[in-house]
Amino acid sequence: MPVASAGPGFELNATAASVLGFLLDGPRAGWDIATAIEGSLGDFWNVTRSQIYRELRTLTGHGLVEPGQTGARDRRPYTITADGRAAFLAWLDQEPGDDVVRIPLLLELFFADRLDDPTLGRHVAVHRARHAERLDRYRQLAALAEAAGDHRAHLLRYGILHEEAVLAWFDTLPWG
Amino acid sequence: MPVASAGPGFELNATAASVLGFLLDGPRAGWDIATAIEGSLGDFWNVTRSQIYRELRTLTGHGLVEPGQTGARDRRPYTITADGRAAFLAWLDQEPGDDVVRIPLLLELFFADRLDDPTLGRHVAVHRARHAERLDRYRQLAALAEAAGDHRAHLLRYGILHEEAVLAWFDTLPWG
DNA sequence: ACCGACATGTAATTCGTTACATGATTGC
DNA sequence: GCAATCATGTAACGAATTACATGTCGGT
Repeated sequence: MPVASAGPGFELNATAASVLGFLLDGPRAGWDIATAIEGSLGDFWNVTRSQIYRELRTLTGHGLVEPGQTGARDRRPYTITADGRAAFLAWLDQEPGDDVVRIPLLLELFFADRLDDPTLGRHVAVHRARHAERLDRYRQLAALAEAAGDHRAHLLRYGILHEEAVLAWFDTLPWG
Repeated sequence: MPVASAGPGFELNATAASVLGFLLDGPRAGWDIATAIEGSLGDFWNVTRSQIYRELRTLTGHGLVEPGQTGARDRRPYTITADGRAAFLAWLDQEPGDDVVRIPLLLELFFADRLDDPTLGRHVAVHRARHAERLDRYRQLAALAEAAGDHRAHLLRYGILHEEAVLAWFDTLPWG
C-alpha cells in the first residue's frame, strides 16, 4: 500500500490521493468527483461516493482542500490548496501498492464441484456478457482517446487487453 | 454483492462463505484456512487472517461452525455443521457479485502527466517484474493441476491469460 | 401543483488492515 | 538451553458499503 507523508505526521491514503488528483484541474463537489472517477478509472479503481465525502472532510481538516460556498442541494465545491498539490505529488512519487482483487465468480468456480452445471452455466453467462459489454465500451473510448493523444489511452488499452483475455478464458470453460 | 440467507434473517457474506467452503473437507483452524486460501485463490480472492478469525467467531455464533478442543498455541480447529453446509450451498447458488478491483499502478498512470518519466519507469518496471513472476508460478501450477484433472485448473488458466495480457500491455507502454 | 427522476450529502454498519501479544519449534 | 523463526490468535483502528434523508429539477 502506497502511503505518503504530507507535511509532518499525516498519511495520505490512496483514496484520498485520488480525490486530490481529481481536484487538480478545478473545484469540484463530491458528486462530481465520484462521477468523474466512475466514468474514467472506475473499473480499475473502485471507490464509492461515501468514501469521497469522508476523505473530503478529512482533507479539509488537514488543509489540503478548502470547501467553497454551498449551492443548491447542499452542493459544496472543494478547491485543492497548495499543500494539497504538494501532498498529491508526494504521494504520486511513492511506489504504487499491490493490486487488490476480488472476483466472486472465481471463488464460485473454485467450488464448482459443489454446484450443479446449469446454475454454473447461468452465472458464467451473465458475467461473460458483462465483460463483452465492457470490451465494447473500451474499444469505442480508446479510439477517441488514441486519436486525441490522450495519455489515458493507456488505461483503455489495459482494459481492452484484459477483457480480451477474460473472454478468451470464458471460451475455454466447459459451461455456457 | 452476492448474499445468501441462511435460515431466517441472517446474511452470509462472501468472506464468511469462502471460509465455510474451506471447512467442507474437514476441520481446520483459522491459520490453516488462511494459508489454504492464500495458496490457491489468493490472487483472485483477497482475504486477511484477521477477517477469517472474525468470521469464524460470528459463524460460531450462528451455529454454522463449531470450535473444537484448543491445542498448542491456542490453535482451535473449527468444524462445519449441517446448517453451515446448507448455508454455504445456498450462498453458492446466488449469482456471484461484481469484481472489486483496485490497481494503484493504473491510478498512477492516470495522472502520468504530473509525474516524471524516470519515476514512472521505475514503478512500471517493478510491477512488470511482479506480474512476470506470477505468470511463471501459474504456468508451473497449471501443468500439475491440468495433469491431475483438478478443476481448479480453470482458475490458473484465468491467471495465465490475465498475466499474459498484462505483460503484453506493459510492452505497449512508453516507459521502461 | 404534483410526481418521478436525479443530485447531494450524512450516518450507521460492516468489513479489512495493521499492530500486537504470546506460545511452540527448530537449529545451533 | 538460548535465539531466531514460525504459528496462532486478538484488539484497535481505518476504510468501504449500505441505507437513509432531503432537496431540486423537469415534465405533465
